[in-house]
Amino acid sequence: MGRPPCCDKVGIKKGPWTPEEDIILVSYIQEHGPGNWRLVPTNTGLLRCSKSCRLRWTNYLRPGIKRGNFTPHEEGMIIHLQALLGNKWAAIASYLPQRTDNDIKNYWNTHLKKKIKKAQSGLDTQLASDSTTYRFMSTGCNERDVDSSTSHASSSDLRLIENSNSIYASSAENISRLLEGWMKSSPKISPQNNPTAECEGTTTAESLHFYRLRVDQQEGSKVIPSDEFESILSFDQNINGLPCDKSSCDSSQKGSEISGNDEEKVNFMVHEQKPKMENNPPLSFLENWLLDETANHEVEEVMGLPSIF
DNA sequence: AAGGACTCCAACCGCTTGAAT
DNA sequence: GATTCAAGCGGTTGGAGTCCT
Repeated sequence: MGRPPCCDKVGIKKGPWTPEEDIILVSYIQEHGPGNWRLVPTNTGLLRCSKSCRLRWTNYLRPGIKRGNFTPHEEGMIIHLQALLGNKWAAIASYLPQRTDNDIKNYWNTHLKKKIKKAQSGLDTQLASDSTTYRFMSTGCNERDVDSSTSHASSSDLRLIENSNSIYASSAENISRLLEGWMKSSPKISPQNNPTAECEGTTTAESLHFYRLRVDQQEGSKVIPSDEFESILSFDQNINGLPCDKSSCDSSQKGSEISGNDEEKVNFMVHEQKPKMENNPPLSFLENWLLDETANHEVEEVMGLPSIF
C-alpha cells in the first residue's frame, strides 16, 4: 500500500480564508516551518485540506510577497518571459521573486493579454514592415494567448489600470510582515525566493540567445513548434542543473529530436556552447538579457510603456 | 437609483510527476 | 514493480467589487 491520505475529505471547508484561519496557519508555520502539509490540518485544527493550506501559504501568506500594482519593469519582464517560455507561470515567477505564479497568471489573463490584443488590433499593417522589432512576441510555446504578431499601441491604450488593495489584503500583508523576522533568521532560501541562486553560473539564455538568433533569421515572426521549443527548454534545464529526467536531458538525444537545420543548431548549442556555459559569470545570461536596454525598449515600444532603464 | 455587465483575483480543479510504502 | 498519495503546476471558476447605461 501507498501513503495514508493527507486528510479525509469529509468536513473540509472550502472558500475564502478568514483572518482567523490565516493567523492559525501562519502561527503554525512560524513554529514548524513550511512543508509537511499533510500534518498542518491535523495539528492546527483547521478544517482545510493540506493542499488548500499549502496554496494559501504560497500564494498569499508567504513572507516577501509583493501585492498591488505591477511596475512597468515587472510588466516588461512578464511579457518578455511569457513570450519566451509560454504559460510557464512558475518559471516566470522564479524571475519575479516577489510575485507568485498565481499573481502573474492572473495579471497576464486580466491585463496584459487584453493590452496586447488591443494593441495588435488594427495595427497589423505596421507590423508587416517591421518584423524584427516584435520578434520577442513570436514564440511557439503551445497555444498562444495572443497572436504572435503585434504592433505599437498608444500609451493611452496601454495605461496601467490602477487597483486599490482590499482591506483584507492589507491585513494579510500585516500577517506576512509578522513573519519577516522569522524569514530573516531562517537559513532556508527557496528558489522561489532566490532565483538568482538557482541561476548562478547557469545559462538559461544561452538557449534564449539561440532562440533570438533564430528568430532574427526569419523573415517575419516565426512560430517555433512546441516540441522544438520544449527541446530547447529541456536542454536548458539540463545545463542549468535543474531536476529533469536523465534520458530526456541527454544532450545528444535532445539534438536528435529536431531535424534538419534545427538539429544542426541544437547540436551547435549542445556541443559547441556547453563548455562555455560551464564557466558562466554569476549573473545569468537571461538576467542580462532581461535587463538589456535594447531588448526592454522593444517591450516598452510595443506596450507603450515609459522607459524604465 | 437600480440593475445588468464587466473586472479582478483568491481559491479550486484536474492533471502530471516523483516519492513513499 | 505496483500502488497510492503529496506536491507542484496551469487552467478555470465564483463571487465581490466596480462600472456603465
